[in-house]
Amino acid sequence: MRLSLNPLKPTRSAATAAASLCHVSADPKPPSLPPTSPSPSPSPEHSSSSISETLSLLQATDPSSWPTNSKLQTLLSSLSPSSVLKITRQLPNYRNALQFFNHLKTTSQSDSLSLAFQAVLEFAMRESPDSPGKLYELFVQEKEQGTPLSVNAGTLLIKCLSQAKMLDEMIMVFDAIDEEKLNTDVSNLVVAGLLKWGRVNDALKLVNEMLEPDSDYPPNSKTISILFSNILKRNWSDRGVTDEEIYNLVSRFGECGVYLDELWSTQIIKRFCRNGNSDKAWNFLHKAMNSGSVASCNAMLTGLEQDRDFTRMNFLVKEMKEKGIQPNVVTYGILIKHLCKFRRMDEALELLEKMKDGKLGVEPDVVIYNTLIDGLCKVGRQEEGLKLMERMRLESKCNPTTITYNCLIDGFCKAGELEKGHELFEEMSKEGVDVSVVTLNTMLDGMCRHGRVSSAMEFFSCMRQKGLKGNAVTYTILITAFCSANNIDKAMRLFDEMSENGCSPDAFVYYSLISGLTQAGRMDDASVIVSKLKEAGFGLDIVSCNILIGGFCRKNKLDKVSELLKDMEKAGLKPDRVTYNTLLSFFCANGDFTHAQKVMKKMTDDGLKPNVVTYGALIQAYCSNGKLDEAMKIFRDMGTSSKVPPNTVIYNMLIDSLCKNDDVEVALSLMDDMKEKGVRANTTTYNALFKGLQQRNWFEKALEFMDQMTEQACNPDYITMEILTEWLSAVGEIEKLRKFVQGYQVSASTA
DNA sequence: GCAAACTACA
Repeated sequence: MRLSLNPLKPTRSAATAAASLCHVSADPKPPSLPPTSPSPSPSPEHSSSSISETLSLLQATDPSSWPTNSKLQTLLSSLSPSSVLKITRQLPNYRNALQFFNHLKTTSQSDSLSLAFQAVLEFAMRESPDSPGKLYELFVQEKEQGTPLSVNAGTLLIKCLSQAKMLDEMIMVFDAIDEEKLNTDVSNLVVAGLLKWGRVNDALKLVNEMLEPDSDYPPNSKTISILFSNILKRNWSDRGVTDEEIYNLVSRFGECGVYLDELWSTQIIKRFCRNGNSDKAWNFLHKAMNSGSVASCNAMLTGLEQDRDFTRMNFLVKEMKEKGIQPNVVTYGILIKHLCKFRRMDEALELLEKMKDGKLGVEPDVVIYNTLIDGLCKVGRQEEGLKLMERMRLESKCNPTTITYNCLIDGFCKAGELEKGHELFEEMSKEGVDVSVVTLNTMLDGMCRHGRVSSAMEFFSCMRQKGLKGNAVTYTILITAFCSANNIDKAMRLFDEMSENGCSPDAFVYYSLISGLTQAGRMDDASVIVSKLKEAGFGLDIVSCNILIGGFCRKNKLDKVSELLKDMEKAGLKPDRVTYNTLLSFFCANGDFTHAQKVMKKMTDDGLKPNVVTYGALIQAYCSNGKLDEAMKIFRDMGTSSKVPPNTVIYNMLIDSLCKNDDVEVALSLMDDMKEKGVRANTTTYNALFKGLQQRNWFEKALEFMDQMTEQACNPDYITMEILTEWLSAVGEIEKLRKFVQGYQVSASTA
């Protein structure tokens, strides 16, 4: 270990030595010298000659004769403290330096002593770098004898002790430095040392001292980056540094004119958003930061998007424009992703065109294209996605990547076009695009969803022969598929197999198996897997408990449910939103409003906000009890005051009830609403609607929706076919049905 | 700081 803090080289002149002494610590304090500080020698020539004279005298005589050597005494008394420092440094070794230092103790003033001691420490570190303990002993000894500690000596010791994790000793040294001489750099070192070893509270205490208004060692940019790189890099949220504290700290630094750099500011915004404190992130961006950067604005936009705070998103984009913060490709990526998420594909594509026209000053990159292709596929416009892949090649010289192909394969497979998915898969190898495990999983999932579980197994083993191994997701897909095909044994076998193949199951693999077993009503087997999950070190976790509770509810075994809830309480496992939603759904489905209300109350008492599933359970309850008005009231409330936008399932329940109630007009208006809000209708939606239309015999309307289904790549299932076959053959329009079917094959799993 | 597969409850 060689300490780098040694800017003073023995060969430099006294004047520069003294000057650099002040600069050793780039102190924000002006380098004015307090009365006790060494002052530079007035005449360098004179001093350097007396330095060399003293040095030769010291080396020519025996240390025991020094006290009686009058020439030496005269020389020493004429020397400035910085000259003493130079002399000590130029002695041959630690032993000599220590001897000289001990001699000085009998004659010299404290400033010289302090600097000589610094040189002794420098020697000690060079010669026996592994014994910080010894150095500390030396320090204690000198402290007892009243030798003042120079800032530089203290700095050396602090560095050394910090490395050796001798933190209490480090603090002792820090405290021993004269308050007036303390500077920001020394304090920073101590803060860094404390943080390095996890003494967050002590570090924060010191930082708070630094932040005091009249502090002699105010924080600088180094302080803030040391502090935040440690707080943010490691996960210390559970060690007492809360978002609140972080926010207050940054504000106080800001009051001192010290700001975080872009990188850490962005990290803080991300952290606040991740912890659900986007308000704090917003305030931070607008108050505590010197100026927003593109990166921090992008992080904020991501957070707002996840929070569905679109008002602020728009506001921020506007603000960026006003402040002259140029959006970059990532900004547009976030905005396009947002539009895709809400199925506003045409607006998203418009943005792409603007980028390509050069109107925005940013060219689309491969991520932008992939986002759009994925978006198109997710709304069933996979053919357009395919065309966009061609365009990215030709018009933007962007080569499709594994992700591009994965998105397209997923699109075609989910739409039931498994052959096209295969074709694209083959094309990847031809184009030299790597196949990844995600590609494999996407293919497998597509096949499984369409009832081709055995083809999926074949494909999997074929890929394995080619050296592509599956991961936990692969097994989750297959196990889920076998469970829903009621082949629990095969699912169990796969579960055992995966460990044999060197793939350790993650929690989700367990969940899919536990879920499959509960769906099959095999609650005892499910409990066995839960204990296996615990053995595997995942602990009794809330997800498996929720799955089991759901299973017991389905079997109407409320005693088992309350038993499980008691176990959870004993284990300190708190029910979460899913737990409450499961219970709520159970009571609602049984028309037990008294208990449902109790669950709702307990949920809000626990500080859990209702989500779309919660509202769904309530709406379902009202619908099945013929209280459609109440259901609609909740529905409207969701969109406005509660910021929980209804999803497809919610619309389906309402449309189904409305149609059954012969309120087809309102059901149709909900269909428009869905389109407007970007909620995609699925097969269940259309089935409910077709039933309603059939009652009214609104044939033309039905044809319209059949076309819409085709357009949106929404597969009819056997229920659709039953309704339409009966209706259309009755009105002699079987030809229309044939055309409709040609657009889509009824998926193998449901047919 | 933006993109892909799986993920319990209505």
